[in-house]
Amino acid sequence: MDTENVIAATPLFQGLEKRYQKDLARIVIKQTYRRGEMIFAEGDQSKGFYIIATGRVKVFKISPEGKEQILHIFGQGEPFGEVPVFTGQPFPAYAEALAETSTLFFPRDDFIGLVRTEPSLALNMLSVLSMRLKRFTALIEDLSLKEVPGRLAAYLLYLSDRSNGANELDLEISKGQLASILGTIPETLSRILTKMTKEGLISSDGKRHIRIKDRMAIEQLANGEKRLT
Amino acid sequence: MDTENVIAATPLFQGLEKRYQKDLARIVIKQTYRRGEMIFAEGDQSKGFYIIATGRVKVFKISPEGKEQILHIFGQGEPFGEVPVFTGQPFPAYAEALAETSTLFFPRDDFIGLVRTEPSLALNMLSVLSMRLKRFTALIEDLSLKEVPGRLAAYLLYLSDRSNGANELDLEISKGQLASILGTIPETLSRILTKMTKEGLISSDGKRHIRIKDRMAIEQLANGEKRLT
DNA sequence: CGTCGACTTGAGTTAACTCAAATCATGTGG
DNA sequence: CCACATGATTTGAGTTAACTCAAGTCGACG
Repeated sequence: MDTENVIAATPLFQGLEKRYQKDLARIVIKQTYRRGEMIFAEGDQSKGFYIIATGRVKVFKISPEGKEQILHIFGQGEPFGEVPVFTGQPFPAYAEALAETSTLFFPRDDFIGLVRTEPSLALNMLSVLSMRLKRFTALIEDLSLKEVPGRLAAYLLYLSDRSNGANELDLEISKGQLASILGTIPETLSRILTKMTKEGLISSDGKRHIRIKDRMAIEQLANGEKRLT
Repeated sequence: MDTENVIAATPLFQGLEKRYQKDLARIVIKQTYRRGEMIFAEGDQSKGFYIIATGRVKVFKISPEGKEQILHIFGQGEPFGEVPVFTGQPFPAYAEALAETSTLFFPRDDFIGLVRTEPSLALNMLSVLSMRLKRFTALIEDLSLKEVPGRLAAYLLYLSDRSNGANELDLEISKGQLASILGTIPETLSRILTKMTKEGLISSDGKRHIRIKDRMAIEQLANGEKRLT
């Protein structure tokens, strides 16, 4: 897919006049990253933000002991690394490609100039940041107020919603990455998946496929109305 | 302080032309809340957002068992409740006045109209949301990657920074509220304060005043390079 | 078929929780 | 100004979810 088509297909740029989209296409810089490659590090100075043309990127924090907390995994058409564009401060987290990934890089000054002249772009960006705040709010709630089984249950329901209510889920990521999203470690996640299977809430092929067998119980788990025994 | 002066003194409206500030003053609705009064609840439909003229407001999540996680405490001149303005969804958290509080309420549609015509307002709002994202990122990191003593240490350093590096700190809030900010419970916080005092990192009057006695050690705690024994 | 990384399972430890009780602080009415 | 009521904080004792460390087991791929 060429640059202009990527831009046209990106939600952030919906409602933006064609000529501005063309302007954007002219200022972006294409970049590609290999699986595992670092895109930016916490503390790095920022010169702009990214949109994913193809591939996947994880944005995460890491502790001195090496435990990792994934903030979000971004896929096609999603912007990431915007925060420093508007705060003027360094990146507050790390970003790494989870697969071969190509991005469009938008230099900060050009982009801000365009925001000044295009209110719909500003409103789209406000919407993107607001959605992200909402997600983070949910993550904080999970980490602080739910136990790991509840977080996993909420995550399964989230995946199900994304594929409009399906009971057959594809995790799309490794169990290790999932543990890092849920704020736990692979051993704990593994034990909980085993328990949920034994209690008949889910079944699994042991790989990345999971079937929701008792949605009611999973919802109760996610809402803290129930616990695994 | 009258409405126009509050608006003129609010960072969000810096750089906004006088005439737009006057427009704003005309569309806002003044509201006051007593200590403990709920301003909005999670799930409520939003019609706009708030700026604090005087007083303090906590925004928080709560679990079915009643444990509370404070997302942020807002003070004079700070806007809150903006997320639903740009997502169109209900409030993702609760807001409650911590003291007698007066707010200016900005109706959504009027405000969005103004954002469309005033790029500097849009950029200011983008900056506010980005700062908030950064704070939430730090909170997620604390909850997921630090133990409670580390979170407390980070919070003390945050307070110290805010009063440009002072060693004499005023908590400004009750220990119970502080526990809720740190994602723990009052008993645990109390034990940790006792330990930190015994190890000579801080001294306290038992109330809301704390003195940093060993900043180096507190920084190490906050960075996970050290633990309480 | 062997190797490597991902995942699972087992055993032991621990930070933080719950529940209960004691103590302290503050404000009110007498 | 004192005595008590109420709420906040601290302390004690016991429990537990989730962690660490270690040892398998599984699966994909060369």
